[in-house]
Amino acid sequence: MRVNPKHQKIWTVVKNIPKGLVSTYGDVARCAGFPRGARMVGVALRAAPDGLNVPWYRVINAKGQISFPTGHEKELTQREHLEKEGVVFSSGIVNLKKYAWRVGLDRELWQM
DNA sequence: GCACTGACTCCCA
DNA sequence: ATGGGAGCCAGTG
Repeated sequence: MRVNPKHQKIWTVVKNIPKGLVSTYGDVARCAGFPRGARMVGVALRAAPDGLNVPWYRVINAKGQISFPTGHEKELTQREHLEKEGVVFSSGIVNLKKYAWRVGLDRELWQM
């Protein structure tokens, strides 16, 4: 299947998350035009090649936590990246009130 | 083509 | 506030 157009759309949205902020799977899915595609975002990010420079680590779940078991290699990498960009973890949890990326989720900025 | 699984979320006890 | 269960959408066997 090579590359899914839906995945590319999601990657585009993720690439637009500003440095130092984070977003959730649900929000990214909404922005990409998939109101109930939270899980698809996970699939898309997993399939994202490194060459695309997709900041997948800026995407966390709705609870403000990393969707990997604590101590897992991926989880560590993700936390590293975020902390380096200024995102503060409190007991493994990010304060979404402060760091969640907000754009007009009503308007479809990414419709192409 | 059916059934299971998962980098999710929402609702309710 | 926390935990368990159902709903959703794609990918994989």
